[in-house]
Amino acid sequence: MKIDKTAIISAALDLLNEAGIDALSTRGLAQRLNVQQPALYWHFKNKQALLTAMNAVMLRLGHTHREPAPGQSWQTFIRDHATSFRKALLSFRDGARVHAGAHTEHEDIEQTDRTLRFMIGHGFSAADVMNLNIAVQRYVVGCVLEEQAESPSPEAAAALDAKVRPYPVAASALGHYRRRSPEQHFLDGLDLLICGFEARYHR
Amino acid sequence: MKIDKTAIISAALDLLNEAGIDALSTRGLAQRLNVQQPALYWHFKNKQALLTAMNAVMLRLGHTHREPAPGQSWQTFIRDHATSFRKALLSFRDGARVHAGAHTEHEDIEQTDRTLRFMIGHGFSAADVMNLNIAVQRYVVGCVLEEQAESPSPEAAAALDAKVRPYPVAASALGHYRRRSPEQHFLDGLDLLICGFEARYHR
DNA sequence: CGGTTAAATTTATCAGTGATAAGTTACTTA
DNA sequence: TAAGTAACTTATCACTGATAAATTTAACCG
Repeated sequence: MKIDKTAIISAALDLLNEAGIDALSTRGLAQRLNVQQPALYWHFKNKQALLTAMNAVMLRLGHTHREPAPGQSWQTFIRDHATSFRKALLSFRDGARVHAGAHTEHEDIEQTDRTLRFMIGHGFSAADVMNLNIAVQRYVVGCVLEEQAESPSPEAAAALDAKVRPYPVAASALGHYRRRSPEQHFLDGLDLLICGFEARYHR
Repeated sequence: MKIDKTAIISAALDLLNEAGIDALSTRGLAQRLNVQQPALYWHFKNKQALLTAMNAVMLRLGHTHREPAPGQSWQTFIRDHATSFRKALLSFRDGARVHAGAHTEHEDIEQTDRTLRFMIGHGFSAADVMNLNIAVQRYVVGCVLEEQAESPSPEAAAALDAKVRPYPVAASALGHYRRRSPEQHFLDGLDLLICGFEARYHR
């Protein structure tokens, strides 16, 4: 059997989906590729390098909405961009942990430059847009990390319910939280960032 | 030697600071406590349970500003609260990874209820305040995770610089990013959330 | 004090991990 | 066809979290 980097990465992403990042071992991966485990080390210096490559492919596949569509408002662009990033992280099991554990490869600078100029065209400074981008990116990672974490056991949830019962305000807030989907929560918080950016920096 | 839960947690946090979470092994911890490794398993069901306990202590020690001071504006309270949470995660090496890997124990409900009522007193609904809290918490985790990740090598930074040179806008944004401290970036993004909350939900 | 019981810890071991060194096959190119 | 390098295998290392079973330690009670 002969393998190459892309085949390894693709198999690794499959295995990630089936087993999760904690069970993503070089041996399991090698077996799936019909190869002995040390063979992987010819293609990748270590597991971290593999993880970095997996992250890059994950983003390339899933994070598609990277530049503003014609006529799109800046608010919609930021929202779509963030939503696309989130979708990419969600598209693989433990995607956020893969991303957090990977070294960031240099993205497409040309594209970054274009979107910066797009935002500048709407009356913002490069520095302010940078602030927004950083904030949004960290917010997205925090959200998906939480969303992909194992949810509390039913008993734990019930225990929290019982604990909160004597406090009607907290109980109502908890109810609200439980009622809404992760995506709704994500979009709610994202809107705060966008709305705050508009209020603080526009013009 | 005899040990108890609190001694284990305290030693584990010391070891965490010295070695980082990747080198936080049950054997290293046992050695530090002058005990054999399986002894720990009498006190904690597994390593995850230990991590959860470490997270709880870390937050209890560092996350001190949990309720509004008298006369404090709601904006200042939210900012101080988030800053206190960030400080707690930063107070131990890899604190954000510990937090992300831990199961959340139920916080002090009474306190949560008080702060909810504080915000409601300023004209917000429980549901909206919950949205803000969730967004802020996830933002903070995302920020500290990034801040505690190993920074790129000087060569990688130089390579990025070279790549960005032909794009003056992107170069200026990158320069801005490099110039500011993690704390400044954190506060900038936090202000977006607060400002957005004010613009969207107040009254 | 002695004896019983439960708590706390040790010894021994397991199955699995990432990684490296050294040897071997397979493919390319001169 | 011979040389050389790319790709992989075998063998092994040091280490990980975890469990079972034997053993010590401490507490309690008559």
